[in-house]
Amino acid sequence: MAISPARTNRTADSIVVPDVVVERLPLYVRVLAGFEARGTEMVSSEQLGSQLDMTPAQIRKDLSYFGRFGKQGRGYNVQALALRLREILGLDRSWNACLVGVGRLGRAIISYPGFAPEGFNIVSAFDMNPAVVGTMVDGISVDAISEIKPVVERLDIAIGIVAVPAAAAQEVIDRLVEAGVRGILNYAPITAHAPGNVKIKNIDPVMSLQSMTYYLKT
Amino acid sequence: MAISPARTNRTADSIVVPDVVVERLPLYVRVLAGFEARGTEMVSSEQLGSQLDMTPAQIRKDLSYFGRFGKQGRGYNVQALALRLREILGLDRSWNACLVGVGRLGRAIISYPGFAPEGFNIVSAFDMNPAVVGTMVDGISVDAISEIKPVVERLDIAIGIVAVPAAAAQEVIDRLVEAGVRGILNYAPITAHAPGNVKIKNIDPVMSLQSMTYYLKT
DNA sequence: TTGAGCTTGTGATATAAGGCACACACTACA
DNA sequence: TGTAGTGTGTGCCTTATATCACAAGCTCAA
Repeated sequence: MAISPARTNRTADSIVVPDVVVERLPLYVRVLAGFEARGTEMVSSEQLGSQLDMTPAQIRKDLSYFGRFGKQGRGYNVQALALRLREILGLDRSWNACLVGVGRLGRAIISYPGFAPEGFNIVSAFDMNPAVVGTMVDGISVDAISEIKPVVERLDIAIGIVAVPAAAAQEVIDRLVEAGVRGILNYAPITAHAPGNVKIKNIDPVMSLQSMTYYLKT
Repeated sequence: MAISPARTNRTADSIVVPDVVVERLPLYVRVLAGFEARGTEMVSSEQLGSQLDMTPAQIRKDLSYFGRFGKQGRGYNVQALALRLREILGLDRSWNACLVGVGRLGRAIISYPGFAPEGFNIVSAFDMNPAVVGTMVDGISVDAISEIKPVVERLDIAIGIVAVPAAAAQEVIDRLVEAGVRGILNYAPITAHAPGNVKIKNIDPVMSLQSMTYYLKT
């Protein structure tokens, strides 16, 4: 209400993009990378859709939130679209992240080779356990939790990855937020709270399994 | 179409429960466990909602898909509701799972201590690499991929966990499906395909980060 | 017993997301 | 230059999801 009527939704300006749409963009980037690797020059929404199990219309509509990237009769230029989507997502740069919680899970995250190629660098790690603080894990030195704020500021860390036990997680998140982190990737099984300007994403395999079983019990 | 008109949606029978709702149930189970641990006997949808950052109405409506568990003026009995939800989700039993891909990620999954307490047991592991096949990892013996079918049958495995490189993932999924697995937890960064009767859940931290950055770039 | 105070369960309504279908633009080839 | 073929962008409609708001049920205390 209070907006001028007869809204023609010209692709433009400050029309808010739904979260669901943003969450699909990385999917597009990924399949486009596949086409790129195979040397394909143009793709249609039809082709993208069949790869992704979604309707061509949805892909076209999603893209239309950000501009007009296609050519009638031809489709989309693979390279150009991939490039543009990466820009839109902020993937045309690299991002520094820190890890809190250097237990089994934390170590696995540090040594996971999938982050760096996509521009996500874990540049620092923290833990409560005095036995771990001061050691090196996979080339990264582990600091005390109390060091979060200065380190986050010094290394320009925008993302905090939380891999501590559930009981400690909210406290850690609060510290990360206070330190100036703007996004949090939370592996702890809790409903995390943070101010609206901090984006939280949860990774929770157990919860995935727990909803999956609903469909498995005969 | 073809359904009798004037559908009064009495909570009952075979009204299909939306996926979104099923995916929220584990959340409810989790907070209820929290209240249970603290010895609380009754909770209102209001209280649940404030813990979970959702409206009380949504919680009540979600629950109403499965029955009438609350008492007016009192709320829900914590224990009873938790129990009932676990039954609904099929969490009142344990589930056998197998892991395919015993690399760094796979090992982390095997040794992740969060599955067993929730009734998910990884009882078997597979890998392509002949150097790994035949070894033991965290008490679980690693078999060759070709053994998937007999082992899945013998050990009554309902869930396959996929932790192989993207290039091999679809092939592995096909084998798991053929072996009779009914759900797949996929850690590989691909759009996985499986028949409709097989439930796929994806765990993809990189994709989470890639959509997160959309909100971070100033 | 009655009545005040809560809180559920759920129709009705509002909002959000998805899909259809077609005018229009571009290409290629004669 | 014309025309057949193809595939985008998007208005409009459908379906799905979320919220509102209230009658009805339960509790407790007088």
